[in-house]
Amino acid sequence: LRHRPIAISGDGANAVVVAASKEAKARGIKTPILFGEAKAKCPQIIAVSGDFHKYVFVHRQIMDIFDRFSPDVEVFSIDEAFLDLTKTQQRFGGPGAVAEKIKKAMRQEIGEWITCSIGIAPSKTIAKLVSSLSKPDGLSIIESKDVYKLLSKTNIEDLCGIGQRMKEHLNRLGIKKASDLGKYSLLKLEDRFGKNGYFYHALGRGEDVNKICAERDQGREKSFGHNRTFKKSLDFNIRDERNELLGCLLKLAENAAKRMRRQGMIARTVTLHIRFADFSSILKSKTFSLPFYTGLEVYQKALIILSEVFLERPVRLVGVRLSNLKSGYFQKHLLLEDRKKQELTNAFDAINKKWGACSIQHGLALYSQERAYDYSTALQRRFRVS
DNA sequence: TCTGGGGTCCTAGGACCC
DNA sequence: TCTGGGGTCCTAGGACCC
Repeated sequence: LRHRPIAISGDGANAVVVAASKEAKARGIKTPILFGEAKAKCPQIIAVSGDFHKYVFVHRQIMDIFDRFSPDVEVFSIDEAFLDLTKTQQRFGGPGAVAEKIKKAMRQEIGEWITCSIGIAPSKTIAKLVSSLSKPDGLSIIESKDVYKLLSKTNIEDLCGIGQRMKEHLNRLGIKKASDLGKYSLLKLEDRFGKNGYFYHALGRGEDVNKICAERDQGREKSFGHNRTFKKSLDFNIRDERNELLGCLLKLAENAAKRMRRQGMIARTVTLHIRFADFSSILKSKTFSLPFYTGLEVYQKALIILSEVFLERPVRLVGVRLSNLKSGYFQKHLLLEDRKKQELTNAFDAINKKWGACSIQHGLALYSQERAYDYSTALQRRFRVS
């Protein structure tokens, strides 16, 4: 696929291209875009589906390399991190030398194909800004004395933390450049935007509100959720479509609960997300006094919420999220019922781990459209059947 | 200007407690 | 039954990030 126009995307009509190779970008494919539109612009485009497990694998490789250059690494996303070089830069020969060493290590240990953009600055805010300016595979270093000049050339929407809505709000106040934001009255910003006013003010001055925070010091996950957009919106009043929706909901609940259990956590709050065909959406949550951790429990609680939603319009997306988390899945339960439930759940997890995802599942989940796919991949993984 | 899926944080109002 | 002042938790929704 190298040197060809490829898109990370599904191949359905509603699929979204979330990333594109530089050959595709050269033909005018700007993400995000509908795959259909991309195809119209560039008929040779090849859709490739994302492989999240592989991304996580490479993510770990990259973070392992970062750890060698600083004890303070803040993971920002699957492919980004902030490194505090204050303590270690001298040992490696200064910031520029660190950057070159990181790039070299990545090429040698991960592959020649990988590129990385590095920004070095007195703050996270500015480092993030300049690293995005030097894409791909760039390196820029900004010193304190040059920060103001950079901010006066930077549009506010290029700062990490200012989206479309905030851009409009700030523009209405006459704020267009980052330096305008930094010079604006802090009192007025706080009055208008509450707690965030302080954050925006710092942003406009190229300063950080929080220092670099290593992963070990960061809290645990705050929520686990999944959602699914259907190829075609589903009508709750038609039996087959209702079953598909419910089967999908169960599957999402099972997956979210499974991820939560893997972290040894239990939840008290379920949030149900319904998006209708007209794109309007409802988020409804409920908090329960007793925590829970099985997919079936999550599903049943989601159904309680669902029963309070008026489902007259076709449903485009359904989602479920678990929050209000606590550690505690591995604690010993005193009640026999609880112990049995935990043993059953453990057995499910063990079977699915050994034989592949969805080797064992609740009957209702078979209504979900992905059944065929899951079933065949589970078999293939185990028996190499085509 | 309508496109997915994974998240985080903040706000405002209501219910409830002493 | 009404009044004040301090607080917590829950819910719905918005804005933002990759």
